[in-house]
Amino acid sequence: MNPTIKDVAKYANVSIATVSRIVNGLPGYTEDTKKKVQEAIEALGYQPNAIARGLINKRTQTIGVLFPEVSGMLSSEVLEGVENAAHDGGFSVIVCNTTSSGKRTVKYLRLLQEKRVDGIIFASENVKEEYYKIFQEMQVPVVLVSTASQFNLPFVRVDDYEGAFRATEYLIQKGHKQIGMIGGSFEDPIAGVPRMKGFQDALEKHGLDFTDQQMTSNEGYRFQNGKESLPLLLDKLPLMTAVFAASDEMAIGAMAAAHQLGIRVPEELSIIGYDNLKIAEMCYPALTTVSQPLKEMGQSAGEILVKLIKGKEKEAESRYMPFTIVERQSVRDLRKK
Amino acid sequence: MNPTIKDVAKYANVSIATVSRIVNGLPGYTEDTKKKVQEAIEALGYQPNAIARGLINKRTQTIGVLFPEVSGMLSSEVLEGVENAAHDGGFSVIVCNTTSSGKRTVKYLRLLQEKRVDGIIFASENVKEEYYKIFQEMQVPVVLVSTASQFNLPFVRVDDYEGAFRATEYLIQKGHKQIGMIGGSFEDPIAGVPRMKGFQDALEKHGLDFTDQQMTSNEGYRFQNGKESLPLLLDKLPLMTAVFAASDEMAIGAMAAAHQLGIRVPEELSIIGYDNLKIAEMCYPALTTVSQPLKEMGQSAGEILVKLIKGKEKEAESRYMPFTIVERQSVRDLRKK
DNA sequence: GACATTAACGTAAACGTTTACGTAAAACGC
DNA sequence: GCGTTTTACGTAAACGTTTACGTTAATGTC
Repeated sequence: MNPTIKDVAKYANVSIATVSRIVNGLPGYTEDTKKKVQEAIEALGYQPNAIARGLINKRTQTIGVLFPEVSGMLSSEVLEGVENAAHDGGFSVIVCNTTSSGKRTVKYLRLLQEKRVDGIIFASENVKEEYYKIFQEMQVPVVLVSTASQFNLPFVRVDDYEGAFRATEYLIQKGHKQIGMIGGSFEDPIAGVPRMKGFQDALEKHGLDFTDQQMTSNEGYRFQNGKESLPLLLDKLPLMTAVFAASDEMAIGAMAAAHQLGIRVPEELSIIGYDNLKIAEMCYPALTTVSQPLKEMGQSAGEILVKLIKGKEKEAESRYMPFTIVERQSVRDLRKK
Repeated sequence: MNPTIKDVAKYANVSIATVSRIVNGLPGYTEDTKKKVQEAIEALGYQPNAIARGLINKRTQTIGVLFPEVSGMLSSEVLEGVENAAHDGGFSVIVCNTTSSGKRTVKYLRLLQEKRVDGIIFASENVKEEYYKIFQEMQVPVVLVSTASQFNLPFVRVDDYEGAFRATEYLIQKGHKQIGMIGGSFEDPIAGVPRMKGFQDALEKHGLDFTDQQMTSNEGYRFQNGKESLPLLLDKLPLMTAVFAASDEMAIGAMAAAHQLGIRVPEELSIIGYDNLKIAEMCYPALTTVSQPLKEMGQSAGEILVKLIKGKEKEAESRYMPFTIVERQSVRDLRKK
């Protein structure tokens, strides 16, 4: 069995209180006894038991992270950032894969409650009232990433409306007039509606009229969605020269569809994506896209959470992260000939 | 504060022992008292404290997973499988990003030891003697995934030698005779050496001679490594018609380089990868590759670990997972004209 | 009806820490 | 040298559970 503080105390001929003080760097002992105790710790290979500590301190030094899918390339980059920040702040992270099903989310939240995590990072999924109630019960800080909510919870995200607006403007500036969009879901208040609205508004601002003929909406944001959407869009908008996809995966799906149809990218069709996943620079032609700093977002969220847990900040500090448009090879400049 | 078992006991006019028995489904109470207690639990919103439970049971229902990088597409798929299996077995998972630096690995192992995790999944990285010593100290089961080791630890992996051998044979069967390889590191006993050896042996078995001119070795397995390797390989082997890359990322990097050089894939150059990441089907042309069932591997590793923890199996059961060659569009059949 | 057995609880110790409080000795002030 | 303060500890309670053991009452046996 692992040695306990009691074993160390006995070995060093002191009380457990003294050992505890030394381990925790509190005052109240001579240099001599400190050395004695440290030798005992060394000799026995003593490791404090974080469980016992957690019980009395009511701090587990652990946070929970909820993702709708762990292996999504988006989630995994955010996760890396979170883990990084958490580790720097002295916390471990428990990952929970909610698989975008509400039932499992609640189950996980209950689990995290039983495990007495010190804080929660909630990603991508919409915050239902049911979840919010549990947050309140739990009495621990929560930080949202890539999500906002009707509730007053701190979040870290980029401005999706603005990102979509700028992406669309970018295409317009390159001389495109017939632009289509492969959009997300109208039920999705994060990656869905704002990006579609941004697209529409940008068109209208620049005097191009918008009809719902030039947009498809999709349940998901996956490769397949994009691949299936492009032909539909081409039907409705045969003269289309450029398309804005609400995610990189969809953009790349659209590119695949274009290849199949014998449409050359970017010569005949320009494509711009959204996210800047690692695949964006790997595909051919390399994808021009709106870059979300995913890892940094995770990092930021982690840092904010740690601060809230340590009680340094009372009030929830939210952050909009800057997006940028990363120019690669999938968009053609129509003004040059 | 969260209500404790004591609050429930008081509310229901019973002892804490009775509450504990009911919560844990042990016998020793009437239906009446059970109902009373359950009402009390409901009324107070009682959740058992997993920390206190862990202290007395010496079981935290938590496992640790160590990855060299969380956001790698490879790791994240494995992670999803692990998380799945763990959750099904009633365990939570703590992720640790070791960033392929030994120093951090040890630190993380110590942390997991303090947190008293019930088991460990160790991925991708080589098991140094130092790590193994800690494993032994910790007295918890360990399962390796995508790694073997000199120590007697159960593992889940595919046979890399065999996979590379078959990939090479596949190219040969398609009529290729001038085949190059973009390899990994000679220091890497998992993804490096066996895949290169498999390549070489397959060539020799089929009467094609092998010189080290037809292989590059790389530190990493990334897009850039592949992109930089292809021109080198073409220098050494100008008549090359096919190339085997030791990872999908490298294969896709090679594809990007080919595009840049104006070499058409697969018409002029065939490429086969290794891993079957999600990007493999997203790139253009879609990548033919050796498929490792990453998610299933994670799942398997998780299941084995859970079994070991629950003590159902005494002995370490290792598993070789089946690989398959997924045919897509990046390899040309030279025998047809 | 006397006795043994079983069921339904309650009491208290234990898990490994932290920490408030007590105490004895040392250090200090004069 | 005496009272006071400080220092260096030790003692024991507390954190929220589980569980061995004890107790009482109900049930069963003849």
